[in-house]
Amino acid sequence: MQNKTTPPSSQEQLLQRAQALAGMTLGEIAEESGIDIPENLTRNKGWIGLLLEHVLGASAGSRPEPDFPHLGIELKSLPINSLGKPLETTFVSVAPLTGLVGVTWQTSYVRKKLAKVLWVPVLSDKNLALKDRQVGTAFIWTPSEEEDNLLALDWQELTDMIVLGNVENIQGKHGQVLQLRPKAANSQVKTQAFDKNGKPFLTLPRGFYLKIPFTQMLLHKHLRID
DNA sequence: AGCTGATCATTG
DNA sequence: CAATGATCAGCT
Repeated sequence: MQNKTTPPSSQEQLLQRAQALAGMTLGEIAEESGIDIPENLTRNKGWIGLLLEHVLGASAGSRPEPDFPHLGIELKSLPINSLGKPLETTFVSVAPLTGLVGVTWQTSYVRKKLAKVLWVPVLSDKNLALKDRQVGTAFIWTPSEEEDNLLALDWQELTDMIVLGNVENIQGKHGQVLQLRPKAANSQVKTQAFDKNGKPFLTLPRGFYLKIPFTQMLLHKHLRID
């Protein structure tokens, strides 16, 4: 009842494994893996991601490194509706609010995270029971020059605001493809940042998220969904 | 406290 | 009905 998959030895093998899941329901996948499936995601928001990590042989744990370190590939599940539209923004990484001197887009954590991603779409219409949700066709993505430029632009804008002490003025609307939003256990959690005068203060931790139109574009490009 | 995995749920 | 602020679970 615990057949943790061995790590994939190559990108090709990983992609094959992921694409072999296409058409399967989460119930079927969980059953084959001997994993209990929750009624819903309300108290298990990351469950689908963890299930996919398990069956694809990702290294477990919450270490700050790619899911497949030897391949340099990050795994992201992507909830979509029946029209192929993402239902949620995609969390990328926690946003550093301090220690940003000298950090550039080229060396940023966001860029590193998104350098190579295995996207696994999951048909997740709200009226579909969790066990009946169906995995779509996975694909591996590396940002094109154009996509990299879009991300760089937003990252720079948001990072500039953080550096200038304007983190609390950042809205979700900032950025075309990337946004900064709270990322914490609850609204009481605080982390240190710097205000406009360079004085430290405590604020809600933030994370970078990919906006829906961006991930939707990726789906269309790679799967030719319409 | 801060990272991993994200979606929930209320608001505009 | 999309946007965005709030939240849940597990591990280090």
